[in-house]
Amino acid sequence: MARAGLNAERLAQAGAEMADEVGFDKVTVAALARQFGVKDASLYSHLKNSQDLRTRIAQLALAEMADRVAAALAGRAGKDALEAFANAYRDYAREHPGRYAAAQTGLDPEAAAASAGPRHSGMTRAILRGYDLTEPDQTHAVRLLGSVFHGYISLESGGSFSHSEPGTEETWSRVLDALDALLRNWPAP
Amino acid sequence: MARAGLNAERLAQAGAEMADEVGFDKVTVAALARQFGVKDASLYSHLKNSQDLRTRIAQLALAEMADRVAAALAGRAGKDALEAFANAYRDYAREHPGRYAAAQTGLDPEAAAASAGPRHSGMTRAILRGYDLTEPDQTHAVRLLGSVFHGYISLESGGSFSHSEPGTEETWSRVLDALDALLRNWPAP
DNA sequence: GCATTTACCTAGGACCATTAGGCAAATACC
DNA sequence: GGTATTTGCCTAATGGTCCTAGGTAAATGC
Repeated sequence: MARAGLNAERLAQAGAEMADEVGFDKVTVAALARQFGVKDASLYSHLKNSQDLRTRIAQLALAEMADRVAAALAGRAGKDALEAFANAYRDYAREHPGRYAAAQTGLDPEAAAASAGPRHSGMTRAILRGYDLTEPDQTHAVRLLGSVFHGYISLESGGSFSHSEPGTEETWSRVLDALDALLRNWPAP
Repeated sequence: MARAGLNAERLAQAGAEMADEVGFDKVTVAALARQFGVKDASLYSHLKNSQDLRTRIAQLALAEMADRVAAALAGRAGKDALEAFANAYRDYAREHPGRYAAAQTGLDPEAAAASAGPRHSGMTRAILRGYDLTEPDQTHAVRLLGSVFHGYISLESGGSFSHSEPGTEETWSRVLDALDALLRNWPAP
């Protein structure tokens, strides 16, 4: 019998595509096997279990996001960098909603965070070099930026902003203005 | 055969408690039936399907949160109100992680948002009365606050902040300082 | 006290996750 | 190139979840 040539990476890749098309929660070992014309049980040669699949998709998404953000950040500083950074995340989430969802929910706590987590916080810190913040305020600001972007993207994609005026593009741009102003004028304790 | 006296509200309540104890994703029609000593199929007299259960738990959580926030907000204004508002959400999420997760992910888009959604955004607007913002900046600020709080709570509970110094209490307090400063000094376009 | 409603049951189908054990294709080694 | 090993995929089977259809007994209405 001919072999399908599967391996963990191809499965994660296919799972990521499936997540974007039909939703991360619909990505199942059975569905993936079906797509490759193979029996469910066969995938367990490559995956520990279904959580392993989810974790791999999450890691793939985190790495892709980090790559995009790094590219967007190159050669920029200050507000320019802030916008590029924020837009990179937001655009990724819109283009790849399933992957983005995977990155949020698909983690066995440490494994996923350990991989690309430091890259993300490192890049957030890089942005802050354009502003005049020293520790521990820098850490506070890193956490604030992470919260705003993650929160905004998640609320926006959940439709929380779509039932009222003005449009979300305008808000997004004004939120970036506000964050820039805040970072330039970070309050003393 | 004796009847168990079930109804949709009791099921949602029990589901909410179960969510806090073992995680929202573990709340299943089967598990709930087991807890009441009843067959799975019996619950379908009270629930349309399993999504219906999740939606009801989400609505219960949203309503409880709105009640708490309303109580916390009573008689406060300005930064005092901002802190009370933010802490009410954060404390709720910590005390009821399963319910909080339900409120985020347990929505068929419109149904859940339609119910308590307006109450939440109304209260966010109430906070801003202590600051000098007019439309459309008020809406932008409502969305920013929602994003920060939701994002912070979700990252914090996911452990994103727990692997570095300083502690998250300090950051939380400094983030509230920063938001207060930002709202008092909202940048013009 | 009877008719109606309704809360629960049994039975069963569809899908998913996972394990055990087998066989044939690929690969490694001489 | 032939043999030994590994490994990719199989069948078979178990058990969990969701959900529908159709029945029966308890509660309720009159």
